[in-house]
Amino acid sequence: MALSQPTRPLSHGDLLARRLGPPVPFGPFEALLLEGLARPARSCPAGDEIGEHGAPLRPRLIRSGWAGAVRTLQDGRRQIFRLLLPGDCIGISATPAALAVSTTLALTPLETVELEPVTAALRDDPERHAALATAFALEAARAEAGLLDHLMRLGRQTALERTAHLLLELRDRLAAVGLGGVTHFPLPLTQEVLADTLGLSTVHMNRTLQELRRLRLLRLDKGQAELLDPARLAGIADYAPPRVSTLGPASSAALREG
Amino acid sequence: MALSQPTRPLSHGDLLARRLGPPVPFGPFEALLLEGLARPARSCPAGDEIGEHGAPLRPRLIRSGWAGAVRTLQDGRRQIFRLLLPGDCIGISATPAALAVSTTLALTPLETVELEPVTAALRDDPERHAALATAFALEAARAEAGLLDHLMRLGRQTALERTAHLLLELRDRLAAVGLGGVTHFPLPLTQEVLADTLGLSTVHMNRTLQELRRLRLLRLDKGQAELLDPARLAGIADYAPPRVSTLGPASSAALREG
DNA sequence: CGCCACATTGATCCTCTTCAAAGCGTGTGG
DNA sequence: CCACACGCTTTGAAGAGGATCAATGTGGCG
Repeated sequence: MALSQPTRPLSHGDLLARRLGPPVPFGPFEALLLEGLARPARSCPAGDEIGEHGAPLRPRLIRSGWAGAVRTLQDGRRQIFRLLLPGDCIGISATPAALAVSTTLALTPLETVELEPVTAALRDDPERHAALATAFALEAARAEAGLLDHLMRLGRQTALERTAHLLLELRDRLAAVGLGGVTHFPLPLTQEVLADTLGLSTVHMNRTLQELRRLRLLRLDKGQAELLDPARLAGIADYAPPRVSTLGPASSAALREG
Repeated sequence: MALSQPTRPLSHGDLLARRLGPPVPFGPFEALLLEGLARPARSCPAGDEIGEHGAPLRPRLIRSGWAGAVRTLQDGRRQIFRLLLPGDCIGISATPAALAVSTTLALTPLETVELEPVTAALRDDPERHAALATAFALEAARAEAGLLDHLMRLGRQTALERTAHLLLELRDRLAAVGLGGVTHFPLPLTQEVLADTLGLSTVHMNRTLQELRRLRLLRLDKGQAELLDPARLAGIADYAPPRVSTLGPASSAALREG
């Protein structure tokens, strides 16, 4: 089946390349990656905060596990801004020594790899690592587009629509790094976390998932999600799959050739 | 009074400098600004779309008037992601030839200035315009922080809280370019636009504004807003004024000295 | 004067929240 | 092997916050 959740098929560098690579051809910079990323991943348990709101950013790659960018109101209400999946980067910023605008919370046991050497190289010799810089910039653009999708969900969609939309987004983002296929993917989150992502109460999150099951659109089992009718789900969610890149056709072609 | 809404006191360059400048000392790059921005502003009426979702980005400065970054669902539900005020920039991106992830809609009559020459200069000789690059990067970070604030509003705050929070944000952003003071500022938006920003129905937006008036927190008159008790409003909204910058203290100091 | 966009109001409905309790699965210690 | 605790899911009932529908007011402007 397409339920490919490889134990550890990709090296750190391969994971990053797969995640950032497609539209931009990596060459001289692969070496840099391998050099900087050969070190072992660092682990932390679920619930750990790695990087707090207001603290200096530290660039990291998520090697395995899920995290969330989160902020909490005085009275405890919590909002997750973005779910962070294997292959996602945290703390990359064009501003030197920037401060985190949200807390990063491990939602499952997490393995991360320091990207400091990579960003340092980028800072020291931007010319030489232009492709890398472009890849990171592209990634930032994708992240921003993701935030806008999320705003659309929270501002204008119903609980059912939001949930369908998020499931499709997660499917596509996971597929991009080889985790899961068109219908199956890992979903190791509690309903409380999903609720905090989608701006719902836990109770209503539960009932919304039930509704999706009742409609024969979704199956959940042991941290795995199965989309039984992705097309219908996309209809409900008004979901558009992510563009291949945020580059225009012209420059995209130019990059492929360059 | 602090109700300073100058007719046209600032040059294009001064407006930009005031908006981007504070933490980063502008020097050699002012010249560039003035060179590139001497040209007259271009006007368009309210309702015009300048830059559509999916079209190539074009860098612009809002000289006067308000715009919104917006996206619409198939069925017409609309979400405004970010209100764009005088001094705000549109279409700045680290990726060359990026595509817009949202449509920019003029909410009032609008005057804009092309920033193409500025971004071109940045692209051609990044070394020489490092301060400018930093300023734009900082600005991008601020914009992202603003998106997270907005997500918090839409995901976890009530109509009253959202409205209070947005009003305070607008006050501070306007004050940063000399429009309005601690209690007064221009607010040339219809309730429908506010509703589409805050993820509410027009009717409920109306009632929420009434509630704020009833609580003696807000007065609206002729496109001007008056906050009658900013502190209490901040309490309701759980509002934290924006940090001076997103730079850490160390690098912030370094920049001031450099 | 009459039009038009915008603001306001009333009534009703429904989505979602809240509170409280009960299932369920898994791991732990006795 | 059972008892128990703990985290997560599920269920019920009640209520609030907002949406929706349909008018009515109001002010600026040709």
